[in-house]
Amino acid sequence: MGKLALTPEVLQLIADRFKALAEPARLQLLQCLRGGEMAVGELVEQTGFGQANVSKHLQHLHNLGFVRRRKDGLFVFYAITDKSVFQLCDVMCGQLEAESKARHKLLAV
Amino acid sequence: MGKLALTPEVLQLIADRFKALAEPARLQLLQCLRGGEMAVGELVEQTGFGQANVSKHLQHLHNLGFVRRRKDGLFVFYAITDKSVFQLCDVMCGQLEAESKARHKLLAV
DNA sequence: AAACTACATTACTGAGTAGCGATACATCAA
DNA sequence: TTGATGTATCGCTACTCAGTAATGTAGTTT
Repeated sequence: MGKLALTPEVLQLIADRFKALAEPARLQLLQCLRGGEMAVGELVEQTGFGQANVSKHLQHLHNLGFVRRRKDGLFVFYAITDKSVFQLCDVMCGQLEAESKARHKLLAV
Repeated sequence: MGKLALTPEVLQLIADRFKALAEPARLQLLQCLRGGEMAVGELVEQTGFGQANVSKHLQHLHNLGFVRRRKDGLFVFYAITDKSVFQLCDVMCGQLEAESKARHKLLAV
């Protein structure tokens, strides 16, 4: 791990960040933003979630610094601030695949 | 991202894994296991959490494949199954440091 | 056998939050 | 100004889950 001391406070901060990603809706929003910035309305349309719900999730992601805001007239555009979020998802997917493979092995024997 | 299609079901699985790490207590347990396998009682002693609580958290981590169990007499030893968990924490710490640095910059101006 | 130990499970309570409808706020158009 | 549009916020309900005490279960000792 880095040079950060893992005090209870730091562990709480890390947990908070994991919790922000512990929601399929927010993961889907981040995926939508992968191609570039997008307005709230577009995200609502693309995900099918309610407008209030999307707005609240984006607020949450913004508070933790996962996304940044840009207001342009009536529209508010959100964008990924740090691509390392997707690195996290990659690792998780790797674990999923590994476990899936392990299950197959068990069944094959 | 990997070759996994990000269907709603897969997003849910990923979210579940993030949620398992979205708890300081579980992060602390994983940290304790970093040096090698450990019995439940040792973890209770080292973390100060209640025994039932620790047992439940370990069960949770085990169900998702983050840790493995080994029973020896009266004792049950838990161990990390895949070190990539710590890679996840590393990325998170990196984000924390980056954001902390960004805050300093803002204050300095 | 009984008594003890290490761990798991159950039942419960309190705190947090996702989702939704209604409403407020901000910006633009006429 | 008035009205329309895009986004944020509020109030609420239902649900999830961390933590705890009490009990259950498996293994050991005597």
